[in-house]
Amino acid sequence: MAREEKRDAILQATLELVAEHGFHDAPCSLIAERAGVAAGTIYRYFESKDELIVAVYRDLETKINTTLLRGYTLEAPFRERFVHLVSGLLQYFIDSPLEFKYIEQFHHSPYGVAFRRDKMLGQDDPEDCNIYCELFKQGVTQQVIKDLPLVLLFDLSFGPIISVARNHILGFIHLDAALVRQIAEACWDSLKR
Amino acid sequence: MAREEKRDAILQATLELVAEHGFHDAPCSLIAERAGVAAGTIYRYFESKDELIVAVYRDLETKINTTLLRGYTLEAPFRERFVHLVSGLLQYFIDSPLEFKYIEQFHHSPYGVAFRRDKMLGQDDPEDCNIYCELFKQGVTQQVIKDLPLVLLFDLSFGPIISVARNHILGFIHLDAALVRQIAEACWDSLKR
DNA sequence: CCTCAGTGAATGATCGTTCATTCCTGTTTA
DNA sequence: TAAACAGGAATGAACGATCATTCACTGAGG
Repeated sequence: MAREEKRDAILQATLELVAEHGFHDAPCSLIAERAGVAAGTIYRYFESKDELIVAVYRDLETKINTTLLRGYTLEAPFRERFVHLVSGLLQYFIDSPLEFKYIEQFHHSPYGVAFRRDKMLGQDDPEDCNIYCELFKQGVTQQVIKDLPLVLLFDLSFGPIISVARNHILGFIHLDAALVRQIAEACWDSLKR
Repeated sequence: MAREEKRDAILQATLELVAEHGFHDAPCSLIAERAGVAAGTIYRYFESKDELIVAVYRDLETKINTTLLRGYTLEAPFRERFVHLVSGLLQYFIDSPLEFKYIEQFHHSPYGVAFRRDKMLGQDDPEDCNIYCELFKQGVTQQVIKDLPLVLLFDLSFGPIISVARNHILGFIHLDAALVRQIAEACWDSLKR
């Protein structure tokens, strides 16, 4: 197994175990076993378990961003662009339940809070505040969507998506493509003027 | 200290420590210390740490329900009733950040998932599916709100609220009464026909 | 023969839980 | 009235389990 493969195997094993059992019941011993390496090997690739956990999250974030940008055109009207992004995200979660579970675990742990705080502080970076920011800011100045703080626009858009995705993945409801679109449109209704 | 007082002290200490540090960094030894009792005493009131954690959640749930029912009249129009409930919940979270943090931790842990699944299965109980259910069902049949599965209506209503509350409590935004109302109304917009 | 990635048993810390003991309070006995 | 007693509540040291992490060792490749 090549070096990069081994690293990926550890990342994947961490993703799976944390998603299935939570952070506390994903001991390094199990991660190593599932990755097909020895426990000590993890520490040749990552300084600590904490660093490993953050690395998994970073990977997921970039993976999602590139997925969402497929088929996204700046020329389309607001509503269409919004529905594209939001329903795209929901569909991604539906297709990748393990990744969704991991992200949720991460967000609601000390890791995630610290990570988020860091990101908020370094918010000058225009590369970071990406497509969503741009879309919302434009929408506000052009008076297409409600004049609310950016953070709240995010909450109104993605709060329901997260909640819906969780209920789908836990099996409390089954979402098809039509429902996904309906939900994205309902989110739009909460934003539009 | 009377018996009931001691039980309450343990519940309160658990609430605080879990909210501040998470489930894994709230060991029984610390809970006992903050409650002013010995570690072993916890097991005179609760069978296990798991049971203690669920007991705290149960308490919070009933406390919130009674709070929300204050000033709630079945005669008011749909939109008004909805805004009352939703903005009431958000205001409750703003006023009780520790309780909010605890509830979030609980929901995103194996405890919460199991708890929720149990509740879903025993859903015949009409007492359980309370004011919200009633409101949504009425709204759907009277064609005031969108014809979506009940679960999704919950997600659209409370998903943003949870998300907004978290950002307020983490200090990423400051909410005043006016904003709370605006948010509740935006949620209504996503539900209404 | 040298190098270094890989190994996994060992380590020390910490966890939830237990249980022999002590403490406290109300009742009985002298 | 005081002393002796009884029994449940409270205690906290101790236990076994489990965790993240380490490091002396191994062996394959150059």
